[in-house]
Amino acid sequence: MLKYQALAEQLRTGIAEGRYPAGEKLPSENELVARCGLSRQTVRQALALLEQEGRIQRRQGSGSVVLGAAARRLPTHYVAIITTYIGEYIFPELLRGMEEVLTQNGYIPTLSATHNRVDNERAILTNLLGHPLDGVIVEGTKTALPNPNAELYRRLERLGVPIVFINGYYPEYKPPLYVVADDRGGGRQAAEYLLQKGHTKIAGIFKSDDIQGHRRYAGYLEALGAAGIGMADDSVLWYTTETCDALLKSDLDRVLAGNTAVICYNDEIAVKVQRALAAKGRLIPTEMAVVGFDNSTFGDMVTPRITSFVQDKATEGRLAAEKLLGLIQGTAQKSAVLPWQLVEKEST
Amino acid sequence: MLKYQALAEQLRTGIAEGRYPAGEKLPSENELVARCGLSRQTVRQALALLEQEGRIQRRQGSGSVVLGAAARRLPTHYVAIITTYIGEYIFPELLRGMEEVLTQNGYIPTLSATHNRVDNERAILTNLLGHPLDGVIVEGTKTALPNPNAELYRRLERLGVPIVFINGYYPEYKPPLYVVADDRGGGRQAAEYLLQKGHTKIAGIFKSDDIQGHRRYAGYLEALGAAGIGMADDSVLWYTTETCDALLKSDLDRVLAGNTAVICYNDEIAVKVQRALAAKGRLIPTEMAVVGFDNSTFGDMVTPRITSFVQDKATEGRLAAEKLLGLIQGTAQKSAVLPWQLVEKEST
DNA sequence: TCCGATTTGTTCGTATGTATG
DNA sequence: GCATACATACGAACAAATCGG
Repeated sequence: MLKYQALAEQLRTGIAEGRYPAGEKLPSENELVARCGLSRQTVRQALALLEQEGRIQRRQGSGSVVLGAAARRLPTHYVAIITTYIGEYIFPELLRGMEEVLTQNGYIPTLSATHNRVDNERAILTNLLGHPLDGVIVEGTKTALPNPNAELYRRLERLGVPIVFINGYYPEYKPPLYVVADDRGGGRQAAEYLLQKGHTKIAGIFKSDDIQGHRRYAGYLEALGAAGIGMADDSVLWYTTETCDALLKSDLDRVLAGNTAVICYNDEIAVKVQRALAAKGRLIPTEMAVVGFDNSTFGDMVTPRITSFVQDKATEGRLAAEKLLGLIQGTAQKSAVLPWQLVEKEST
Repeated sequence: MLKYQALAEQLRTGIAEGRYPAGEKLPSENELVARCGLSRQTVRQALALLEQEGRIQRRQGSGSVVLGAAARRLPTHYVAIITTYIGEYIFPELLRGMEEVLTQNGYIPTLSATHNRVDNERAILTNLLGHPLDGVIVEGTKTALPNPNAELYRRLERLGVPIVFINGYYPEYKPPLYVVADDRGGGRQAAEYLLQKGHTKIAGIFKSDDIQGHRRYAGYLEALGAAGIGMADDSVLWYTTETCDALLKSDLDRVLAGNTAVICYNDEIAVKVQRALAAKGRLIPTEMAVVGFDNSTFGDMVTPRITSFVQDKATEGRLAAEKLLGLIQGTAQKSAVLPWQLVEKEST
């Protein structure tokens, strides 16, 4: 630990524990120099850090005063939630669960959406860094790709802000805590289910920019391998947030050719696949079985309704919020990996 | 002008004029020391300032690179959205519409929920006042009651932040702009619809703390009066966010007694009324017709499904967002009052 | 793979300017 | 006016990361 960071930390805890009450002055720079045996530069660096964090206000000729919660714009506890979307698909459910727990505990969550774009994520994170908050729940953006915002997450952590990742997290970044789906297991379950139904030629459509897609693909491979069935690269379609519709139009036929079933990354994709098949007069499930994930309302609004794997997103949200509150209160927390449940419908 | 500020300014204009293009490295600290005749400490102070402003990125062992406009946070492209709820009922739809328009125009919305509590609203507004933003879309909290946060809204306006109210606004506060439902018309339509169905004894359940409730009640009175039917105070139940469930338990029977139809403030209430009636073995719609508002999924999940008045909430959200963007760009905007559409189902 | 030059990060010391009470 | 406090500025040294040879 660097000296100026050590001093800053010492002063932070002093403020937190009331040794330096809000409104009171901190010891003067020279006094800290004498007391801690540091140079004035180092002491000033620590104070500059605290000022940037909004914990103190330095005034020339007067001293450095400790700011209270009110002055720190923390009239109540603030928590930021960052997800890819807000009002669509499964996200309202997820948010409802988080909101429920947080508001019941006196916290006020603020939500932002990245639309799975790292530039949006960057803008949101820099905004968060501007004012102090108690915790962050974040769904990583493009978690399968190197993340240019890792440094911002680290800065948040250095500021002492606990972070809980949901759905996915960055492999290169050591996350403090995460609540994710058992995506590998889900991919395996989906493939095993279709194998057990007698299918041996199973295509897959996966998302390449999110780690969830990689994991579901890994599980799908695992199940095929365990059944002694090799996989053909031609039977897997990788798409990204941006290239989804174009790829489905151009490559779907090639990928499905020769297969009798397809595992789709989620219900949104499954619905698009089903519509494309219907447009060509292909029968579901007799000619092509379709499986999705999330068991969303999307999948119930088409006929036949789509067999899907489901998790209780509200519960997942509650769990993530509870873990964040635990971190804020300083109790150790363990990451969670949540299983999927099969909901069998008419598409298989 | 202080030396470090002068150097920072010199470098800023250098970046702006392209002498130090984005992506390129700035001269090293030692080179600036030699060139400007300053100490390294002073040079570092200037660079620290530029880094804090997001103009450069310093990297140990490498140098200081100039960040492009893409990497640099735009001055303020932030918009705050405040609603009562986020992940429930009709709100995901509403938020989806607003988000769609805002993100398409390069804005990043931040969402907060008040849960219809003025203390939460106060906390959120004071937080907003702390950091700059371009605009606010807000659903007022307890809009039928005197609002203790009116001063905060005025302060926001004095800061030049445009505000768009949705769903309801404070009568005592002159709102710059609002997008609301035609609640008076909706109440009248509901009563007229039931009158035309032959009902003459029509009860009403309204929300007393939101202005929407008052307006729907006014429309209901208007229709009864126009039909030459007086109203009985006993046939109207007023509830608040906090007292809803208790009042439905204690007073519902009294209010419905002698009536053959009931207009409910929204589908959420209508569902509760319907469940209470079913529990007593009362038949719907033969013994009691039920009408709600919002045409939410709630109302479709009970049998008989609830006849309801609907608006396209996503469109309402888009409209509010477009008006806010108009205000931000300085073009004059007019408030909007949106009509309701009847969706007839089996509860009438 | 290692080394060395370069560059920024950290820390010490010292002196002077300027605002506050 | 005076003591005290923070702000600015200079000089020096070593540490840590980066990059090219």
